[in-house]
Amino acid sequence: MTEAGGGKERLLRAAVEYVAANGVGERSLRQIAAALGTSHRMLIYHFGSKEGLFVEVVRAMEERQRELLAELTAAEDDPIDAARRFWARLADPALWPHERLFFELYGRALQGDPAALPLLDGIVDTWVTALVGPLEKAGTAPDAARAQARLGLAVARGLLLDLLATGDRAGVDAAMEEFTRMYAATLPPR
Amino acid sequence: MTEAGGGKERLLRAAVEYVAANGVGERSLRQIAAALGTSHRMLIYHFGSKEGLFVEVVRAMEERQRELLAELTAAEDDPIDAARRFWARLADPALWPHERLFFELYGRALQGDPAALPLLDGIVDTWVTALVGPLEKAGTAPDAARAQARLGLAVARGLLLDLLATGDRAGVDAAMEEFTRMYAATLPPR
DNA sequence: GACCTCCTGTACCAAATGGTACAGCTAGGA
DNA sequence: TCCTAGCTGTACCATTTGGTACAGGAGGTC
Repeated sequence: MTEAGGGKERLLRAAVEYVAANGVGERSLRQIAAALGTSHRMLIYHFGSKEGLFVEVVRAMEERQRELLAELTAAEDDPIDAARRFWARLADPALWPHERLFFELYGRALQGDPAALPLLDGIVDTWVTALVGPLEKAGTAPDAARAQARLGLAVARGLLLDLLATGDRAGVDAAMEEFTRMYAATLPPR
Repeated sequence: MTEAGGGKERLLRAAVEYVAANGVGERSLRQIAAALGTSHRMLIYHFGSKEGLFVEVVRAMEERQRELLAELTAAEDDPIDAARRFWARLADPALWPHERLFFELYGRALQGDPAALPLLDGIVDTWVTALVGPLEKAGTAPDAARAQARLGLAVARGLLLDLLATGDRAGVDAAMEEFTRMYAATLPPR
């Protein structure tokens, strides 16, 4: 679990992993360092300060978000199929630790934590912009597409919050199914 | 802003207010006490420990949630009107500080913070149960009603996350409008 | 007055924190 | 071989942390 120190990049990746699994809440530099098989001295050396490390963790989280977005919007065909695959990927338990970290950092950022704040940048708009494309291609008017994209993002995040708290995959899946059903019903018949 | 010490209840209320405004993140007992016009000695006296204070803050937050729920489900008639009023109340900027606190605590609880953990208890189910009633009364089948209630809750929380991050009231309102529109379209014509 | 309970200020503590100073290591280029 | 650059361990620092000991004070009851 430690996999020893060396290399800022490796250290950062390990730090993100640790923090995703244990929370960023009360952990001290020393605790994190110990879990990573290093000394807190090394973290200071590489990241300058605790805040510095935290900032990089947030940056890594942003990057993860971008990668996830890219992955999810790769194949853009029928919006409903896309939404289903989208959700299936998001709800994968393998992603839970990072999603928990995402929401923890989101919460801190909302409270103005300067290190977490950058995470909020484009946290909605980036996704909405990416989602609008397929919707418009399916024949939705631009302004309606924006509203629907925003709604879809909210549904995904809201149901993710639900899932992470309850673990009730079936219940959450049913709710998502209800959403796609509702959405399909409002489309003009093909 | 201080309004002086005295009375556990008053202290707790003030603590919640302070923590809603400043985040629970890195605040020490001494900082909180100073902002409340007391000494950290008093907080220890009344709440036993920092953890104890934190637990009570979370409890107060739960209570706030229940009150809000009761307030919102008081008049249960047409689900769509209810949803609209529901949302108008939730999106009120006056509630933002407490909602930010809610999401910060939610995030901490997801990461296993023992003091915040109780918040997760019934954090979905309580609301779903309350929302199912009006839906069934409007003629929705029980299992569909549960899924729709869960979906509605997710939409509310997801859009709230959006609103708190972006502040874009109009955009978020449009998304909510889209949701009610979609929902209305799936209802059998009356 | 004596007593009791609830509250509050002062002073203090050991422990842990983030951060620094400094010396030494290894590797590679000249 | 010498030198430089990047890395790492040891030891240390001042400060802050949560928590405690203790000595009162205010107010009521007998």
